[in-house]
Amino acid sequence: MTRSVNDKATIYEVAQQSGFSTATVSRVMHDGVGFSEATRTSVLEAAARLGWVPNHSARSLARRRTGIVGLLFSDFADADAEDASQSESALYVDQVIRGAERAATSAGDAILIAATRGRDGLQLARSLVGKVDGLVVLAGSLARRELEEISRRVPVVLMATHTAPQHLDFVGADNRGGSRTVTEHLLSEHRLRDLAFVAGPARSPDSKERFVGFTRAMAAAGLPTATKPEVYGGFTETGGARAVEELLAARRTPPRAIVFGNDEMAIGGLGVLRRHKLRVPGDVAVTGFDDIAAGRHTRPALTTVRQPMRDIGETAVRTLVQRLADRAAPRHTAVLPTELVLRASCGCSARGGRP
Amino acid sequence: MTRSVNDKATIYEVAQQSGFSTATVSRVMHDGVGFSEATRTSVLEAAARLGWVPNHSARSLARRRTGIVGLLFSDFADADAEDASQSESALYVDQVIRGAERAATSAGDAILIAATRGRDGLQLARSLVGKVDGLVVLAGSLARRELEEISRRVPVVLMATHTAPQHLDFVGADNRGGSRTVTEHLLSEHRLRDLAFVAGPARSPDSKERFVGFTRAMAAAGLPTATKPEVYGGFTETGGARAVEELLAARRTPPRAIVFGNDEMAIGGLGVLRRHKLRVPGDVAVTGFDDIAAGRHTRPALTTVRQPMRDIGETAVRTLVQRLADRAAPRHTAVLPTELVLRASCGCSARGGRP
DNA sequence: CCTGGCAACGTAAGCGCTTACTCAACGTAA
DNA sequence: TTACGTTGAGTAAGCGCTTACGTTGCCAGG
Repeated sequence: MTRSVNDKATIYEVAQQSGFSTATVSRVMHDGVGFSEATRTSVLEAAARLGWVPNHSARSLARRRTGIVGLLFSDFADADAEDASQSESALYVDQVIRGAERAATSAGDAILIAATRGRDGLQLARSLVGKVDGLVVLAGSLARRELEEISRRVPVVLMATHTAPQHLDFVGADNRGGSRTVTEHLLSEHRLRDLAFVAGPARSPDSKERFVGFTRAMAAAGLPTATKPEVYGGFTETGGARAVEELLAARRTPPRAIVFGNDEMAIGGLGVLRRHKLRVPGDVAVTGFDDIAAGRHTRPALTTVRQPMRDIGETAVRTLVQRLADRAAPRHTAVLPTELVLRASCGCSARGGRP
Repeated sequence: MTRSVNDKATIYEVAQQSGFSTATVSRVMHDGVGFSEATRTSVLEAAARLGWVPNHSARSLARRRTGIVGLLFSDFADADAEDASQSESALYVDQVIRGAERAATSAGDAILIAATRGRDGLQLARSLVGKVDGLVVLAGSLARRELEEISRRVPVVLMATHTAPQHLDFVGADNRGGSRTVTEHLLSEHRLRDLAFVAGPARSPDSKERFVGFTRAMAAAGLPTATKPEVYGGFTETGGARAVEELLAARRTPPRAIVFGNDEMAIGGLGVLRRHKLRVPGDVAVTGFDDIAAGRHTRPALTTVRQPMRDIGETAVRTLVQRLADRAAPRHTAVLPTELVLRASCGCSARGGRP
């Protein structure tokens, strides 16, 4: 078989040039056993001389394994206006992507990413299924029944949500614990009693978990708690602002502290409090959740709870890799710890040390 | 050929079930010509019944095209300390990733991402080469000679740097123009004369370009300019702070405005100015570059220049897709316009409208 | 009635690897 | 000496698609 110089070399050329069979070439390239040192050298030299890079498709086909994992998420930014590309909520996913990339690369796999936008989720997921060995799916990017279909074809690990088919591997953050911790901090370190909670979307599992953490801390301190959040802010800045307005309108005196379901709402709330001439943390202490970058630059800087999104991404991919290695293993779930980040808005010293 | 239920269906089963040949099945799935409507329906039904998803590796092998493009970048965050995962510089890449993902998905391709960390760049790139049809490489992730090798095997488009092999497609932002525009704004709208420039790393092409834009604007206004930046801040927050200290130490009166090479340095500088009791923008106007999220929350909010990183990512992938379609086409380069973002730090009204 | 053209398929040869099976040669133990 | 295990390789059958060629049947034109 002759080839023009432009064609990429194949294992056959390498075999011929080195004087061995394709089987030996293949073994040298991967296994590392079943041949002598001299053979290895000779094969490697031939490969280098020809500039041969094994064709991944052929390899995958023969091995029935692609060495690629997929990450499916939803691109919120696109749903919004143009400049929403700067939206903070985006950061969330970006960290996950980074973590996933890292874990995949270090496992010797490559990672494919794809964002669902609106209605094409299933379509997209289907097209991925053929390309990857397994899929990490971020909460919200696929409906439950779509998940069922996809997970029947390929191993799936769910990320950041509990509302999922019970049989799938899962990785998430300890929303409840984080929320409880920050509430306890307000309660015991700062001796505050009259606390309010601003929830995210009513149906968000994360928001629910955070509310539960809040109520648990309150109850443990012997304080009365409602069964439902007082106000909802939809996890957005403007929603947070609106929620605080409602809160202030509904009470004769403002609460001594507001635990926000996330940072964006807290930032929105901060503006409203300022407009109402309420000092933070003097009159009202404020905490957020997520530790987005902007929270470090607000005045006062925002006390918050950091979710290890990057770790979550990493852990998710690692979990997937393990699953790929042993499809029969028991379901694996990981709830990663969150971290309390103390800054000024709760009443701690401005430069963020522990109190 | 019998198969257990667990095995994934192949085109052969679909062919058999539908009563047609594999060629027809293949045609129905992709081409859309050369068969009747009844045939299509029957094939599609069989495929659905079997839950068949075409094996991507086999397809790629036969077509000699993977339908996957790669994005190679360097993960700065990992080079730093642990908590650098929150580093602003990261955002840069994230936007690019998003844009690239979007363009790839909309072109019907999938996108593979990989981050070089330290020395393994070439290794990683090589492993990608076999998996993708083409590669988008972000500035700094590969050395020049590594680029040469890789681009010999697979089409490459360079992103965000000019210091590249001249024959490769290129996509970047108009650093020079953006810098010139923001300088001109200071000059003509705010009537400031005594401007200083804080550069990034001395060897950064971006920093150089921005300095050139600055000097061009100065020269056009008939003001004296140095051939080299007065001070360097390495594109970091602490570097920016240090640079401002130097600047103030070197002059008897502070400049009326400081044009920072990027936002991070500007944010660092803001702190130093405050410590020196200098009002921004009253005493010293300040501008940045990049429009990172944090810049919106500083006090005063930071006037800056937005780089369309997302567009750059999108354009890069689109360029690659075109290149793939026509390898002989002339080299394509795109320099995307930057956008002046006016906020309070330059002296414009606090709520960021045009002056 | 014959011929040519076209639409609608079918045949089967790859695509470039991996790997189960073989096999030869060479000890080594009995 | 014989039987047998090891080591270092080669053979060739896939892996599941795509697609260049054929083939068949049908219809219009001559």
